[in-house]
Order: sequence, then structure tokens, then C-alpha cells
Amino acid sequence: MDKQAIYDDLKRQILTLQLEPGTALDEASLSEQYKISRTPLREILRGLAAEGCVEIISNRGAYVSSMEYKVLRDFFITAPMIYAAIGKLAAQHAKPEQIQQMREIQEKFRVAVAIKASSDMVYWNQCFHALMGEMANNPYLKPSYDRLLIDHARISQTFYRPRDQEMEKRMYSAQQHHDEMIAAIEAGDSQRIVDLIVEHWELSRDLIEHFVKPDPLAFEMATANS
Amino acid sequence: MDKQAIYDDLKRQILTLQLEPGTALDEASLSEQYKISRTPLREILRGLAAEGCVEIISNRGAYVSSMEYKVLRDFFITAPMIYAAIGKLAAQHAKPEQIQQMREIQEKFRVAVAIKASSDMVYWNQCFHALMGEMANNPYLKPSYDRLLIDHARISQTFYRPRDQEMEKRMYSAQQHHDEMIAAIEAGDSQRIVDLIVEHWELSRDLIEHFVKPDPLAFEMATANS
DNA sequence: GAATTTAATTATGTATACAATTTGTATACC
DNA sequence: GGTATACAAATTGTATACATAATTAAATTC
Repeated sequence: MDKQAIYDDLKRQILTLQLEPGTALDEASLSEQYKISRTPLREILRGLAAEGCVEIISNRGAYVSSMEYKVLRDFFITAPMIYAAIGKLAAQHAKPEQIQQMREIQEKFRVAVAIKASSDMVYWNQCFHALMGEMANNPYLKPSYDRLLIDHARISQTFYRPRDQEMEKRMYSAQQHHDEMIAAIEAGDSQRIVDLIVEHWELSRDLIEHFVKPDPLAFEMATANS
Repeated sequence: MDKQAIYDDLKRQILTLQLEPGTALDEASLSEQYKISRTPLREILRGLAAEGCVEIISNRGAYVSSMEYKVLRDFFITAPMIYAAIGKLAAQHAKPEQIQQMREIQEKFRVAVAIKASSDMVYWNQCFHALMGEMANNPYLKPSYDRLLIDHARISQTFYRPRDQEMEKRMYSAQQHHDEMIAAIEAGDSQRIVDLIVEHWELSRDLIEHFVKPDPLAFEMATANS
């Protein structure tokens, strides 16, 4: 396992919540686990920290970055704006080989949805949106976009319930959005992709708000008899 | 000089173009120069790379990140959007002690403008806007904002001409904008600050466009006789 | 004489050893 | 019994030595 592979492995574990927020990442044990010395491992941890996966406290080590309530608020404010901007640029600048690559990723995502492999769904969905970031090809937006994607994956996982029927519908919608996005990007239709991204975003928003905000109907029912 | 100080020193040199884009940053010479070993110096370089000051090519070392024409285009597309968003959030979330700190920085900027110390002007202007980023307190926008500020400083320097009268007026306007921004932030007036930021941005845009785009008037004059 | 291959040099990447800081524990003291 | 201080263990930070990859120069071959 080379350095990049270890980096990706750790990132994937963080995104899929196999490593939970707040988990301490001990240099000694990780370097032993991955059979490399502490020096390159430290570089990996610092790389992940720069991306926002990991928080490093001076003289006190690395931790999987936390997911507090405040973060959720910031996430909701920021994500739609950045996602729309990235989508628009992606439609304008996508290269044919990238569109092809996106189709391949989408196929793997489709399979993951079909067999209900939730960890794979998160992973391939992540790849899909990360590639859209590549297409946009804007070095100034990329760092924020990547940061958002990391927490988007983790937040979604938090509120995902594998055996819910609603949830299945959602995943199917997401998959359809992806297909339409590919079409819009191929057509260079930047208005269409912005609309799709807004729709796609609302899927995530509804899922999360459902848990964060009190359910209005449930509230009415609970107070009706009092 | 401790690690953070070395980090800041290198960053400052990059922002003020004392280290020009493309300059190779040799690990051995830098570690000797700063009297630390290569290990922590490598961490510094990788930290700067994560911020976008430095580009690291695998097995081929670190270089001060380049400033190509394409970057300028991306910069123009992205900066107004992010700047406006950050300003709005800053007005909403600024803490009193931050506003006080901002006044102190603005005072140093004022002095730098008065004595025409261009390197100091760049530095304190940078501090002013970086602090606005802190005020906004949004972890998702911050990485892109910081990335923009780095290149904003470098681009401005590139087109700055110390003895131009126009330039003096510009700096004075910038200074006034800063004062008004502080007032708007203190008042929590997020609409006002967005307007100010647009105005402030146009200062930079005009300066740069003047050099990048062909001057429309000059174009008319050149073609009038043909 | 030009081009390709090979050796030497130089720089980056990794491993290990040592230093410094922090945290947990035990003991003394109030 | 509770608090404070001192000591011990563990973990991070730094330095140095070694391995590996890239560049340059030299040498050999066509």
C-alpha cells in the first residue's frame, strides 16, 4: 500500500463514518498498521487536515474532524451557492474524456444503489461530485467545494436509514438527477445544470431538515389532544 | 524563529513577490537558512501548498505557485462572489474584539499608505481582509477565500506602480472603503457591506483590467484613422 | 559528430533515534 | 478526604542518517 493509497483509505474511512468524528488518530499505531514510518504518515495526516477531514491540535495529535451543530448551519448556508457555481462552470468547461469518466462512475453508483450497498453509494456519489469539481477547473472554488463534499458525505450518512422506503425513492431520484446532469453537461447547458443541482440539493436538505427541525405534522398530532 | 514564524515569513515573501512565482524552494538551503532540520521545513512547505502559495511536484520539489493568464480569468469570475458572501457573513457574526483588532490593522494600513511603503500596504491590506474572513467564521468558505486573497495580493502588486498619481487615489479610496466597512460591520449592516465590497472590488478590477484588456478608448483612437 | 546509454551527482522521500511537551498517577501536605 | 506537587509514561516534534528517484555529465557506440 503506497502513500496515496493510505491517504485514500483513511479519507474513505472518514467519509463513510467508519472513523467517527472525534476519533483520535495515533501516529504510532497508524504507522504500524499501514507498515510505514511516522514521517510519511504525519504528512498524510497533515494533508487530510488541510482538506478538512482531520483536525490537528499542536502537541496533542490528530483527530477526525468533528461535526457540530454549528457546522450544519454553515453547511446549509454555503453548499447551495458553491454547488451551483461549480455546476455552471462544469457545464462550461467539461472535457469529453471527463464526461466519459463520469458515465463510468455513474454506472458504479447505479449498481451500488441497486444492491443497496450504502457505503459504496456514498463513495461513488462522492466520486461523481468530485469529478464535477474537476470539470469546473477553478482553483479558487475547489478547496471550498471539496470541503463541502467531505461533510456532505458524512452528514448524509448520519441521516441515512438503509431500510426506509422513502430513502430508496430518494436514492433513485439522486441517480436520475445524475443522469440528467451528465446530459446537461454534455450539452453545455449551464442553466439546466444549475436547476438540476438545486433540485438535487433539495433532496439532501429535506432529508437532513426532517431530522434537525421538528416535524410540523408530528408536532400538530402531539399537541392536538392536549 | 519558530516554525510558525518561518511559515509566516515565507508566506509574506510569496505575497509580496519577493519570492517570484515559479521560484524553486529547495529544502536543503531553506532548512539551513532558517536553522531547522528538513523534517519541519517539509511540513511548512506542505502547509503552504495546501493554502495554494506553493506547488509541490512529486519527487521534484516545491515551487512558488505560478500566476498564469488562466488563473487571472478564474480569479475574476470567483472573487466577487466569495468576497460578497464573506462580507455578508462578517457583518452578521463579527465579535467586538475582532472589530477592535480590525481598527488596529486599519491604522497600520493607513500609515503604510501615508508613507507609501508598498510592501507594508500589501501586508496590512492582506491582514485586514484575512480578518474579515475570520469574522465570517465559515469553515466552508474560508479555504477558497484565503486562496483568493493570496493571489489578490500578488496580482495587485504586479500591476502596482508606486509613483502613479492614479494609484495614490486608488489607495486612498481603498483606505476609505476599509473605514466604511468597519462601520458597516459594527452596525451589522450586511447589505451595506456587500455594496462596499463591490465598490472595493471594482477598484482592483479596474486596475487589473486596464492592463489585461486592451484599453477601449485607446482602441477607438487607434482605429479612428484607419 | 550526434545520439543513446550509463555513471555520478543532487535532491526528494523514508526510517529511526532523540528531544520536548503533555497527560496520567502516585505521594505528600493541608 | 481533597488538593497540590513531583515523578513517570506516553505521545508529538525535530534531527540525522539512509534509500530512492531525477537530473546532469560523461563516455561509448553508431
